[in-house]
Amino acid sequence: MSNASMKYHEPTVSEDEEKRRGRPRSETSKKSILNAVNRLLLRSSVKALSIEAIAKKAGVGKTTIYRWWPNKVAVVLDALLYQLGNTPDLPTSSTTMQSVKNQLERFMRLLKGKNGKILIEIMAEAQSSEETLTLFYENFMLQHEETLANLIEEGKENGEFREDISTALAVDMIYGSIVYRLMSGAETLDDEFTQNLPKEASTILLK
Amino acid sequence: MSNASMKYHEPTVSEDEEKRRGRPRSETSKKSILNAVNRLLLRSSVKALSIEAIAKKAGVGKTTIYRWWPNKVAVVLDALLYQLGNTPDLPTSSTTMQSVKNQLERFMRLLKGKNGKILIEIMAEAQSSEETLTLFYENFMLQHEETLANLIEEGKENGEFREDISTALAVDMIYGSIVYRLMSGAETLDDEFTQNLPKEASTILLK
Amino acid sequence: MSNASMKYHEPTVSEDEEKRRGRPRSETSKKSILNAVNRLLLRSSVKALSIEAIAKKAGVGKTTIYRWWPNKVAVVLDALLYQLGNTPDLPTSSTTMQSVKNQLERFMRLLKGKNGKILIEIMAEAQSSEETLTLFYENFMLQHEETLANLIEEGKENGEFREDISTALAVDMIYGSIVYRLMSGAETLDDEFTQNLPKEASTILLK
Amino acid sequence: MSNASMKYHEPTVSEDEEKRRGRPRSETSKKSILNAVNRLLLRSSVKALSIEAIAKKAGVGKTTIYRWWPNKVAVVLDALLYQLGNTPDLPTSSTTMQSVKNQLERFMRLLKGKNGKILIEIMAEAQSSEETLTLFYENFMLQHEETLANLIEEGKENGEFREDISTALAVDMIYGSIVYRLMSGAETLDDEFTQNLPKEASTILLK
DNA sequence: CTTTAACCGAGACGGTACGTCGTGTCTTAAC
DNA sequence: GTTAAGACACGACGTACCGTCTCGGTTAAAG
Repeated sequence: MSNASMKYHEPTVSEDEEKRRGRPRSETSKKSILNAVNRLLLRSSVKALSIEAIAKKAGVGKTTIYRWWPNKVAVVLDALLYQLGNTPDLPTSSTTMQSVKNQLERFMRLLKGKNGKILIEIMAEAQSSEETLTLFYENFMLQHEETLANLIEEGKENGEFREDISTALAVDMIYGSIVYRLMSGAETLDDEFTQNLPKEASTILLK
Repeated sequence: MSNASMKYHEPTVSEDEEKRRGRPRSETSKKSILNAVNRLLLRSSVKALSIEAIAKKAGVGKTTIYRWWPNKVAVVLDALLYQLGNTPDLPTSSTTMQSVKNQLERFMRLLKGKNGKILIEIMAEAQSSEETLTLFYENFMLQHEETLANLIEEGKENGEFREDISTALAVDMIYGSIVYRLMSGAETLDDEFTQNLPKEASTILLK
Repeated sequence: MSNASMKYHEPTVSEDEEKRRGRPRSETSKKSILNAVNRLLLRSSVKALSIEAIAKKAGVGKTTIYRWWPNKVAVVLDALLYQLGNTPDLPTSSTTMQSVKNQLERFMRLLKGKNGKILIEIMAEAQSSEETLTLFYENFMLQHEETLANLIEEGKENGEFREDISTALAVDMIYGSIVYRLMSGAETLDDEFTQNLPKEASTILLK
Repeated sequence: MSNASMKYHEPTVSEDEEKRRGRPRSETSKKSILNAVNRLLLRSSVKALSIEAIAKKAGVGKTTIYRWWPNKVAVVLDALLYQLGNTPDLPTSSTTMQSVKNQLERFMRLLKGKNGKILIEIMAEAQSSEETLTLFYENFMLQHEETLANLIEEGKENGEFREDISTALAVDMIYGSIVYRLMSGAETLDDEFTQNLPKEASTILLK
């Protein structure tokens, strides 16, 4: 795994420092919870999903869910990441621009179909509190932003990209256009969009 | 009024065709509802806001709210538009690019401060159903999108703008960057963003 | 009309003394209200019946109902009396005991079928306030009680009945047994009951 | 306990057959609900009583009430029985007639004061549906009816009572007169009634 | 091999809000 | 000046979930 890390269901690494006493956390329960969420999301919106429904579907006590995740957004985000699975790191390309395009295509492929919708619903739900918003960013969006930002900085340094552009703004425009398009009611990203965005990214970035 | 039209609280114009029977809708109630929402939003998120709380604050029955608006998003959106009030149409500028910049600045000024946060929360809440999403778009976002899209088309036709760019994508990138920035947890649009976006818009659009 | 008098729907007789100004009270409305109630009661309990439903079914404003009757019990009671219609006074019989039996049979015949159920529901609804209880008694039950009480007193005086019995208690036992039976869930008064009650009344009353 | 059994607040005895899982029912909540009802009934009619008011007064969630009782009638009936408490079985008397009189006095003492009014209001409320009516009968009225009916049968068998009378009708006349008197608006059963009824019962029953 | 600690399922708990229904009052235009 | 239509403030309904709690019952490491 690389970009799509999973904070909650691959929990704190540092639990080996002292062997925990008592019954260990049940890996089976975790998986059945995440699977339940994914199955329920096929027929339900994130908003309509309830912790109680998840618990019932997973055959698990509500307490077990609350013990591992602070709220619905956190579970659903983890379930999405769990379903997306490990995405290999991208190979470095000949030009930085090509790397950027690869990164964009990879991101958009991630959100093809139902997943894009779910991601956007998670992002929307996350708006309700500072805490969940941070959770969403640190566990998902930030890594994509950083990867792209690093590439842009790299391109600026090696003279491939214009230097008079704000890296942050470029990132906002690129990811923003994807998010905004999905939020506008588009069921999914159509081919026209998928092809045009990388082209337009060139216009912004290249000298 | 131009852009910020208000669907619900300036109701159907065509009510003159048949004189309405029964007690007419109370304008006082409408206003106290919208005012209540705006007052409550000073201390509460849209998510945390409840129809019951609005009714209580406004000194109004819940039924009265449900009679006029289908759901919370609709009331809150109307309350925002009511608070924003009438925004005059922009004067035409010397160049189309200048018109675009004016439009952007006007939009961003609209969302300065608390309003941006509220708008984004409305947009987030609207994601939960197709119906509310449509409501949000048709009553707010669409008019801004169309204004910008028309300007871009105009620029393409008069030779000021590049023709190899998708108008839709350009709109997505510009409004998307604003929305995305606000959704990232930024309390408000800072000066750097406000100044950089129009510049970058030029890069995308101009030949 | 004799026993089953109708207080509300045969209103003030003296409306002819001065020509009333404005639109006259609509006799049609009264009748359509009472008919609506009777039609609705075929498929609904008194409890489930609402003033709003009556108004709608009758094609009448709620205000009209409230102007004529103080509450639901009053309308329904009137509707029942209206449906029962005029019951002729009974002919005097050879013996007082026979008169009592005639009176009982007449009362029980009145309550055969759906009407008994409705009467009992009205009586039940009337329990909720002193006001409606009085209304029910004065407009329905009292006259039956008085008729019976007078007969018993007559029987005592002419030496036919025992004198050591409380007239009030006898009335309570006789009408009470009917009411109580109907309140126990019996759909209607069965033949056994209808035949046994007069016989038992004899036992109580005769020397 | 004998006659005044309590279905709901002395729940199923046979819960030992399978050890109950989950958090056990809170006895405290039960009691505070029943107490709340009794306190509220001092100042309110059964009709005017609302589940919401009970929940608030008892410091309990509405769900807790709905979990244990199907409707208002059921709670109020239980509260009445709870307040009446355990009534010892009556000692057998020398004659069956004396047993009947004891039973009647015991029943009428039960309904002295506010309790009679409440009982009648419950009975009235119960009329609104078959379900609540059954509830009322099976949890209260039936046991009194059966006790009396058994005594009457006993009296018939041992030659003390007349055999040409319908037991069911006798029961209806006796309990009916009490219920009917209370329904007529009498605040309570006065001494005259309380003394006359057993005497008249003798007339009906004895040879 | 018993204790102890943390987990688990089940599900009851006090709450909040939902969207609906009915109440009795009011305010219009129509007749 | 009454009527129908219907909007109004209000209060309660019964339901759905929330996040917390309290049970009996595992499951392991520590004593």
